[in-house]
Amino acid sequence: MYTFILTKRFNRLANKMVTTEEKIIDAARNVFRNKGKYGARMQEIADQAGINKALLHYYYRSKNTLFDKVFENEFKEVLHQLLSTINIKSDFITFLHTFIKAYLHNIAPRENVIRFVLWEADKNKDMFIRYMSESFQSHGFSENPIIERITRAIEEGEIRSCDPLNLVLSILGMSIFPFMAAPIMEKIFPGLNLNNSDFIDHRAEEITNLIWIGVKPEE
Amino acid sequence: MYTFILTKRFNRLANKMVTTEEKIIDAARNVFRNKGKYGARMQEIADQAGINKALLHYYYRSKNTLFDKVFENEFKEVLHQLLSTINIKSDFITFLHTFIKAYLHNIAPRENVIRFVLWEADKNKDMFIRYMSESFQSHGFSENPIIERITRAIEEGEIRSCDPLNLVLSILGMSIFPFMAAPIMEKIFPGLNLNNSDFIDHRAEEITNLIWIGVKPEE
DNA sequence: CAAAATCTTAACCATCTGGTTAAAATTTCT
DNA sequence: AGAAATTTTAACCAGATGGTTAAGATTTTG
Repeated sequence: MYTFILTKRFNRLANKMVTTEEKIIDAARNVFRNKGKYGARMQEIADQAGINKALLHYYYRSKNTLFDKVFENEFKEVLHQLLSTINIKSDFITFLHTFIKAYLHNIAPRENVIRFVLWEADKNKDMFIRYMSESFQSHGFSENPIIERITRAIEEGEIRSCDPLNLVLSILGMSIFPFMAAPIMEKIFPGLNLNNSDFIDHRAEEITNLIWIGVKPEE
Repeated sequence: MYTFILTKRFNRLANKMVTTEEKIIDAARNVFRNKGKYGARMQEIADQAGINKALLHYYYRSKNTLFDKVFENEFKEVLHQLLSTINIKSDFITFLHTFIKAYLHNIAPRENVIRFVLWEADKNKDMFIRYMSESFQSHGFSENPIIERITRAIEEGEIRSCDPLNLVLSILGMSIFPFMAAPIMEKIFPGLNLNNSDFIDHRAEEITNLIWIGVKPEE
């Protein structure tokens, strides 16, 4: 009879166990998402991480530092998902379609994250501004890439002349809002299931169509 | 030299003073909006109302009851604004335009209310469901009036065939999202001023146009 | 004027919560 | 094996916060 004693390092490599730090961040993420900064309780985070409060503070000095870490992760993750699906090189309708579809599939299962970020970003303005420019930098974008892409599309006659800013706001609104407001939307519109993969695909088509009909060059 | 002693009743009629209850609700509304239920402090509410904590509890037994009252007000107010601008009788494009314009002007200056309602609604599901059906009832709507109006427009050939639900989600998304996410949007898009009345008008036109181009019957 | 309602003051309490401490147990590293 | 790092236990603390109390002042009302 052998007793296997697996070291942490081995466990991490074998992907069989996560470090305590990761367990804490995961738990904290979950609690903060659903309760917000003030609603969250350190004890609940410790419980969900399967550790005790002392160890929690052993790793993260205070609720503030823990929250800041989580918020930074969440915010950058959301923005990263948005930025990384942007492929400026494809033609406009492909760019539009892939962007919207990827974005919907990213957002839909994480509606509460979006709500959380939106809610807390307003209350931690300094942070989110810093995180934002860091994200843009790490993606190599100097200005706003979507605005840029639209502007170019207009110049090159791919789409007809329009206000790029309003167009972006429309795209984002149609893509993000229904999912972010899922709890309300699904009550207002019974039968609506925003997390259904088929619906998401369908909605991506609808958005792309509506935008395309609105901006395609006159024939 | 006369001393005017104005009774409360007179003051209310003369609209020169508000009752303590109103002062409390106003203060509570403001604090809850910006801090959320858990971030809000009873002392801050009392301070903003210009009274002391004892009197606060004299009127509203607990933070919970006060919050519930405020949340009910806010939620119903938001929904009321949405429902009351719906004029089903006008032709579709007029219906669309007036609805969007009125809605934008209602929402824009109160972006934090929308964020608050969206955030807290998810955390108080039972309440918001009840408040919602009460609102719909008090407006005499049995089903969703916008969906109904769109369905009729399709049937009567005012617009071409489309999925009413997706259309509504698009309208709401384009109208609400940019303003609700104002703090983020205005950072992502420097120069954007979502509270500017001209911009709001302009955006209402853009939304109406985009929708109309997308759904107008083929010629 | 007298009763009733409204409001203030200020001290007070119980509980929750973030955070600490210290000693011991366990695991990992070298 | 022994040093270093990690984790547990459990008690503990200080401050914040929601909420109370009671006595008195003021205003309103009948």
